[in-house]
Amino acid sequence: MEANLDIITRGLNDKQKEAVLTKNGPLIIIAGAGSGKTKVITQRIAHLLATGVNPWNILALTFTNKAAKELKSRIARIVGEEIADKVWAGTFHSIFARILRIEAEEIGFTSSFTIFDADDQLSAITNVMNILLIAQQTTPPQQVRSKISAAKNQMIDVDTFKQNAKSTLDKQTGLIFETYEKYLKDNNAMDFDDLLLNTIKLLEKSQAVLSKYQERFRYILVDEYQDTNRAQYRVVNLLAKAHQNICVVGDDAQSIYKWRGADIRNILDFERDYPYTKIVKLEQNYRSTKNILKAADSVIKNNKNQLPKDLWTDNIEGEKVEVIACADERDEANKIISLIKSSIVGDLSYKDFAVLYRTNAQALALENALRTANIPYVVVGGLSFFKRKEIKDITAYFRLLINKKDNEALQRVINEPPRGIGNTTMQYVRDYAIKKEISLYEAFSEAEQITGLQQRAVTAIKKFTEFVETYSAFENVEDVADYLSQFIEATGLTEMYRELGTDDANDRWNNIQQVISDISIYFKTNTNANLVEYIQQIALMSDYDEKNTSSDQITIMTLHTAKGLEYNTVFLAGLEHGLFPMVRDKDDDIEEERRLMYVGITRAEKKLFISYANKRMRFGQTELTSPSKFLYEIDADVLDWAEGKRLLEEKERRQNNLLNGKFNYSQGRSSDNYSQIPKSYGTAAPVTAEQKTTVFPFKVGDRVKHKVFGEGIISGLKGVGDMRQATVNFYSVGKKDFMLKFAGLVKVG
DNA sequence: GACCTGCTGATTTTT
DNA sequence: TCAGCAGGTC
Repeated sequence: MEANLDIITRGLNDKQKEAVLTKNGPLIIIAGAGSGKTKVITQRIAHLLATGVNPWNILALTFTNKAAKELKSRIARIVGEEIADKVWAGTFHSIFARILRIEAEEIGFTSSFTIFDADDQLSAITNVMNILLIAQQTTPPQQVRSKISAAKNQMIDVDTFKQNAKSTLDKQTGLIFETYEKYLKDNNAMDFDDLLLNTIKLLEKSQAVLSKYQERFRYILVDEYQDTNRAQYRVVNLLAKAHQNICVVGDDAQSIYKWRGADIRNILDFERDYPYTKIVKLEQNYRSTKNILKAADSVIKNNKNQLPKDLWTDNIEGEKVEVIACADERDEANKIISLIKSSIVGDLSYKDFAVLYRTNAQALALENALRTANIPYVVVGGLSFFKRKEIKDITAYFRLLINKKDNEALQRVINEPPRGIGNTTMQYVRDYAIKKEISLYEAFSEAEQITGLQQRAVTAIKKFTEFVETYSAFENVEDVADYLSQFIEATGLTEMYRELGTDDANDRWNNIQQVISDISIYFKTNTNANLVEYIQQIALMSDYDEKNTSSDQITIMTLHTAKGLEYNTVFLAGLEHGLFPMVRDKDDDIEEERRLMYVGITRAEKKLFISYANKRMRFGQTELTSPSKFLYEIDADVLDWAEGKRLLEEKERRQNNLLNGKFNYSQGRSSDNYSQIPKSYGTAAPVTAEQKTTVFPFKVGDRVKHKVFGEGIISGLKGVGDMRQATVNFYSVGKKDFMLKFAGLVKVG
């Protein structure tokens, strides 16, 4: 035992040790970025096991599949596969789905209930709206969906929602909400939020069930606690109440999911909920250089709402943060690539680099450039494999096999491939099913009695139900994987794509083949696996996780996806006002954007680059952009000298402009630097800043002076107005390109 | 019922 | 820009 403990705490600092060795009672670990959080969690579980806690009495909840997988494999490395397998470690959604399958009958579902993802949810809501005759134009289903989801996250039930509804939209949403809930039950389905809500209902309804799980989960651990919502908070509270052995780990500075219902109160109120809470702060950062940490700190300190903490590191000072100014997104991508190429020295290789961005749309330009440059890369996240149309079709077929009440699945596949059961037919069936309060599939069996149906349609329906029935007897099948692959073939989907033969169809066909092989692997590696579990796994999985972690490639992904990861060299791309921080409307939370920036900066170990473009394609149009305010928040000391200084000047200029109440670009000169479009062009429309055309008084051959680079000669000019750029050949440093509006060049001689 | 076409709105972020 | 869909035609 002694030896064991020694191994468990070896290499940990005092704070980490304290967190690991605190076995009983409520514990909150405030874990700064790069402070060895995952290690502490893993060692803590290892310690529980080493001191006699049964693995099945431990519940470890994570936020993402990736985190869960990582945790499981780390535990396995210490205590072995067999014991690790018995620990309940997984995402909130997967763990509670597992419990709900076991206890489904208690709350009026069957154990083969379907999980609706966001897409299913949306189409279910659209269906409900059609039934209620609510127009999509005045009541956008998308908005209804997010309102319902937000309500569920906050545990606001239908009745309360309806009572609080003031606006027309909210009142409509209330009606839809009510019918949607009934619709879910009729479909034997739960949406993502229900996996939590129904668990809460289950635990609150039956003391026996509650006690059962309280006894099972004597030790509870929650990772990324700052990102939990009220429903998650509630379910954890219920489970932990009896034994109070609850440990939550989080960092308020990295809370980036408020938009999804994450409630910072959960972390702030923890001490109030558990009066004898022990607090451990992990403040030593092992990941980043001093400069990177300083950059992160200088940004996050602009946030008012945060817990006091002092992140520090023993690591070297390191290189400064380099800012890269780019003309547009293509230039940005190319500059990033050439910087990566020139950075690969010593034992660095592609896998040590990551490019992070705010929106998935930014991946496109990067991907194109990387492909052209022949650099191996992987996009994490983005358009999920399981959200592709053909994959959703396949899984909808599976869903129908295990849950005939799943109307969403049925409607999705009924005419895919076309089998002569179109919208007119389905409308008759829907009307009939609603009237008789039965599922669509049940209505199919009474097809002859449905008024309006053509004989041809009735025949097609019979053929379809026969097909489904043939494959519904999967219970006693020996080789499920083989069985399913036959089933997929029998749906006619693969045949359809084969015959189409277009590039797009070939891709889709390939994707389906990938599912078939995935199924085969799944059933080979999970001996007790069944179809229900497999489908649930898909429903809760955003993508195939970490397919090629071993191969040497650059990783590109969104900032949200990057949370918890670290790379030697990190590029933060698209640091432009409006894009990052993203500002859409007044409700947007700048502090959350800043936390996201903080997360981004702290992903870097040794070197951080930050880039912005002066113009960028958005919505198919080129927009002029300006550097993000976050750039100006970074301590100028840690920014690369030339760029840092330039940014500082720019900032001063802006402040002066604000003071003077005007916006002039070249210092020392004012309105004579630009002329306006002649007023006669428009009638009464006011001239906005964007419409002004700036004319800079430079020509090729002019001698100019730059604050940083000194004197030089303009060797080229291009672009018009604000986009006008100059190439200047400096006596000191050679050729440099500038946007004139930022460069602050002054004519000399 | 299948196919074509022109329009619209989407770009946060995820279980 | 471009995918997805409503609405119209065959």
